[in-house]
Amino acid sequence: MSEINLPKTYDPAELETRVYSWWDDRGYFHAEPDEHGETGREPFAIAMPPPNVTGSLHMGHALTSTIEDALVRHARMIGKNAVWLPGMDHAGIATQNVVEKELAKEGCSRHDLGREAFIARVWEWKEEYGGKILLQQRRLGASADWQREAFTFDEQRSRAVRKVFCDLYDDGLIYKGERIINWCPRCLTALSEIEVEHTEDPGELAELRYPAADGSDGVIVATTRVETMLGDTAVAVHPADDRYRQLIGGSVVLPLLDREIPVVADAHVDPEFGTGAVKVTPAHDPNDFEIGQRHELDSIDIMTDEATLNTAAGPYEGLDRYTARERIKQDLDALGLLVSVTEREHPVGHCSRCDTVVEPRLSEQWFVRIRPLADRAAEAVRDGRTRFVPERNAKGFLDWLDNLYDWCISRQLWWGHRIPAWYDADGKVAVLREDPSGEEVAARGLTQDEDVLDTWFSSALWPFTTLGWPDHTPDLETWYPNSVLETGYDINTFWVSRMLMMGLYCMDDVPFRVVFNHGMVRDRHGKKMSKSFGNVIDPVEFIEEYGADALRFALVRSASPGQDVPLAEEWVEGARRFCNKLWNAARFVLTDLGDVSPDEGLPETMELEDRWILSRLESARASVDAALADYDLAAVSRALYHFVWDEYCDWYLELAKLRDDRGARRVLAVVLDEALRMLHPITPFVTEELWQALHGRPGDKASDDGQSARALIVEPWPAPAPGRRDADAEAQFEAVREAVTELRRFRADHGLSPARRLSVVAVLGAERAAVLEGGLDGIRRLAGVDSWRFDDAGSSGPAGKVAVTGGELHVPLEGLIDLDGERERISRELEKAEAELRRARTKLANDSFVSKAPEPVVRAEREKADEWARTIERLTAQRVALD
RNA sequence: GGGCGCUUAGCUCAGAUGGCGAGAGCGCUGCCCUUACAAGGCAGAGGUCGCAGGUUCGAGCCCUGCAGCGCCCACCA
Repeated sequence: MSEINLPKTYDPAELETRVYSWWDDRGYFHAEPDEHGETGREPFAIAMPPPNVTGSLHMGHALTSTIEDALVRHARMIGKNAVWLPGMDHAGIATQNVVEKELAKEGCSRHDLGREAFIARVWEWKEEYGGKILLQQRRLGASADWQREAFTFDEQRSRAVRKVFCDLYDDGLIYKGERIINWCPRCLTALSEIEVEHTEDPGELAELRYPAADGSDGVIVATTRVETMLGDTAVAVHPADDRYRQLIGGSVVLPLLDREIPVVADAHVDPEFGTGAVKVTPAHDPNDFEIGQRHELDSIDIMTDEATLNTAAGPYEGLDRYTARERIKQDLDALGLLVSVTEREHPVGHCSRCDTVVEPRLSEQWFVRIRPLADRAAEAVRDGRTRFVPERNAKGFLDWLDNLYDWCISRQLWWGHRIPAWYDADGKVAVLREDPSGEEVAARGLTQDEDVLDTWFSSALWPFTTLGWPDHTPDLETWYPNSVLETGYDINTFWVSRMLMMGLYCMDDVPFRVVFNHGMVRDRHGKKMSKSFGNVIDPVEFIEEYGADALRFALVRSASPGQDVPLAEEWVEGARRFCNKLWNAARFVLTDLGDVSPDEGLPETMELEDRWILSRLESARASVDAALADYDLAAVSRALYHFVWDEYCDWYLELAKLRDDRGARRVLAVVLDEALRMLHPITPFVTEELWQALHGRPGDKASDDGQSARALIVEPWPAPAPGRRDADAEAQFEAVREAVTELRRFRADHGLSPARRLSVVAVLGAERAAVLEGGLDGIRRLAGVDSWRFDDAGSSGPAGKVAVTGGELHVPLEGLIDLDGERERISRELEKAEAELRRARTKLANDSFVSKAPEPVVRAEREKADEWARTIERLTAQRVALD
């Protein structure tokens, strides 16, 4: 037994930090561009979805990073020039909110500081606290090219944003206009519709009577937002609605404000809904705004930025919108104009940042004319230049693209890319590629637009700005389009769509060839993790307790593409057990290895179990490659888990213990080596450590003297080896396995202790005997058999009988077993066998089965039937023998 | 209101092109500290594959309908 440099216990915490810095120091994460393809290596690039600077690692990030890291590591090992581009998002609203909260603690607001000082303060905060999440990514094992770290708000990315804004403006794809937008009265900014979350909230539908101008009954309208009636400038009915025909062109009186408003006919009104008459508030409802446009109605904004009522609301000025709602209902009721109030759930928009109910509101904002951009994006998905994994996600994405509104990109915030538009003294707008000089500003009385851009505007450029755009860099030449964009399906609309649009616009090519969607991490019962449920689990805690490898394995293990990923502590614990198993298996191999190196390759002559394990290895390798092609890391991990634990450890290792030949050691080493390679993308740390040990490297990487020129992280991926497929060895080994299992079961059924050795008389016939012959040593060891002979006459004395394919094994018993129990067991088996035989015979008696089913299927069924018949015969004989 | 997904063992999930004598992990039961690993080994119990029809020689898998759960999207006041 040789000395090995692996500690007895698997200690992920120590190992992971050490191995990570070793990789990092040696620069394995860094990739060099290859713009002219001189290296002949296929480029591979993934841009990391930039986490918010304010963020800290949650399970969603952990899943994202694990999957992307696994893809990048695999790409590296199959010889691609792989780069993973990391960075962070300045995250406009989110970050501004965080710093504003800080200020609030100090008792001041951003307005006390002023714009410039506030922004300086946010930068300070960013330098000090931001980016914690990237450190946490390292603990997870992320092999990102940190030298290329980008920030959506740094100098270079800002230049890119400026250029895109100006280009779009010059192309007529950005405009400023007055539209209904979603306004957050707490964040005090416009939001795009995508930043609004709709929930079904309890509410009410109120019916109000608007009397006619001549004092007659007028019309009854329905609304869920009573207070907006103060901004009504018309009532609309369907043009073909007979009930209201005589009112069209006339007017009604808006109660409380006594404003006379026209009744207009508009086909958008659904006569079937409610009373068929609609109040029209162009300043506070998108539909009404359109009706207003068609009929040239006034728009009356009745609210302040904080969603209290303004002077237009007359006597209600100064009230909060909900207070006003109640007050107005009371007042209308007093006038006899409140017809009814019915409780009713209805969809309400909430700010995705702070959950405040948003107010649809008429406002002057900057917009991206989305149609031309969205059409190109949709086309790229339809013609397959970018494909989705899983494919089904493309449909929803396309539906969404086909029904887009113009994108509101201006935000009334301070933290973000300021809109490069200046107004002169006359209010004339100029969008400028360079900031105007001081003289110019003074001479023309220029002032810059106060607004900043939606944070998604800059992240939309991520796949090429991370590569240096707008400069023409070798990076860009090498890695654009990116290979894969990996993200949760929840931000396909926010982010993926915009990257596609901007990529096609700026680069004239898709930003990535594949959109790979993972699911959401959920708790053990598939419930969403949320603070209010109290079921949030912190990945960093798990990393500390179980190791990053275990967390990665647990996450990936249920991460089928697009499927949600349930996670619980026991799952991670189970994954660590797997790492531990691997650790111990490697320790055993290392102690056994002597001077054998995995580089020696396979021996020329091999035993049955050698050929079997190699055949199984090849089969695992094929499954893993197939799963990787489908981005199905769950299948990858399953295949490897099963191979390592159930085949390599449980069978091959146990058999190898019997042997002291060099051949067994060489097989042991080669199989371990390849298994470690294939596991590396998922559990990088433990595999690197074990692989180094296997290749005789010093255990202490910290004191690495450079003599080790190799590292698993950049070792080649196992190549297909169809020659290792060995159906005969598999079949033969299966027989061995069956004999061992059956004998073990016999032992367990009869309560025979493992220490008790057995004698076996095998009644098998020459053919089956020959099959088992090669595995006899194994059977002896694994089933605790002392003596074994083949004898068709069977055992002479009383014996237990164990069914195996092609015959039975007799175990002389010396009268120590429970006869009744044995009879019962045989009866149970008989029943099962008889049922199976009936099933098979019915099938075979069916002419259409025999004539129509493929010949091998029919033959297999016949063989099954014969076998069950023999089993029944044997069991019957056994039962008789016991009496 | 539209679209999508899910429904298989107590729990969480696998089950290419229909051939299943339905699997895994965890949990459970029994035996075992067998010199890689008790974070382990061996053996076992546990399933009318949501329901109803249909196609087929054959359906967990395909078709139709229904039910339940979940998600995304949505300007019916």
